[in-house]
Amino acid sequence: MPELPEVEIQARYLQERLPGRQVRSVQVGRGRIIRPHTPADLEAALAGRRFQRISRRAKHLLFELEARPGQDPLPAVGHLGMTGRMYLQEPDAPLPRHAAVVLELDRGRFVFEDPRGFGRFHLDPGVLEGLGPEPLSGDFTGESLARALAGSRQPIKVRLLDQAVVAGVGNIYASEALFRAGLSPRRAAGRLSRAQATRLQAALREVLAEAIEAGSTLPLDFAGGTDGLFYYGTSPDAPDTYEERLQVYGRRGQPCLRCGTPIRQAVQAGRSTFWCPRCQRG
DNA sequence: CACCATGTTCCTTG
DNA sequence: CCAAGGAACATGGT
Repeated sequence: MPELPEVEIQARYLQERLPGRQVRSVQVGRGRIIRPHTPADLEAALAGRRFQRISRRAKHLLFELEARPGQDPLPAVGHLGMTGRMYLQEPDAPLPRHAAVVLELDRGRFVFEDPRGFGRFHLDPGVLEGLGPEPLSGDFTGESLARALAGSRQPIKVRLLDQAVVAGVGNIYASEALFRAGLSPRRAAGRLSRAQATRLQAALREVLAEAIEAGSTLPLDFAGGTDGLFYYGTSPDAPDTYEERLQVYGRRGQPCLRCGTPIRQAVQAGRSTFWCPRCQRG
């Protein structure tokens, strides 16, 4: 599962390779990924168009496709779900087992691989409505976060997963940001002080920005490996693996890297939360 | 075999 | 109205 940083790395990878390339045909290996479209729909809409800019909004990938004579430019939207990945292949390369959507291009192909099939690839930018501010933009401030949390009695960890509060935060970075801010994941969201909301806002921004930074220094290997966090494989130049960068996520029972207290794990809203009971008493 | 998993949506229950 | 819990989607790793 890609969260915001992984999707950002994915968007940069595609932006460097896809613009200018033309779609020849569309193959769909798993129908539900392209709902509500049919393979024929999708091909009719895409065939003959060239990709323009690829960008990211929250955990969505946005693909701009050039206008045709008499038609507007077309926005396509992708979501990686838990296990999706997108990459370009040479014309004669073998397709992966779980090729959900394949776009044959003027040269080579675009592959959306997704073993679990929770991802999406469709033509409805309406899914972007209602998203909260981008956490790395100027729209995301202590004030805007405090406003989004006001009145809520939900645990702050659960609240952070609501994409209307902050767009792009997922289960890993929610725990990481709360650790950095020294806040208990169980704290009622609406009861954070203004100073705590500001601290959490800064922590979210830092945690996400650092993850993008770390990911952008690693070699990309989308076609290899099977882990959903594929872009964070080890490499000679990157002794720092994904797990090693995380302070609390996945570290139940292991000593807090700041104070040595064993990290705790609990389930909130059906998702695992990790925290240090000593460092996060706020 | 059992249990876990980066996401999201829907349904039921209190 | 709100919150919480569970299930669903489907596959793979440990």
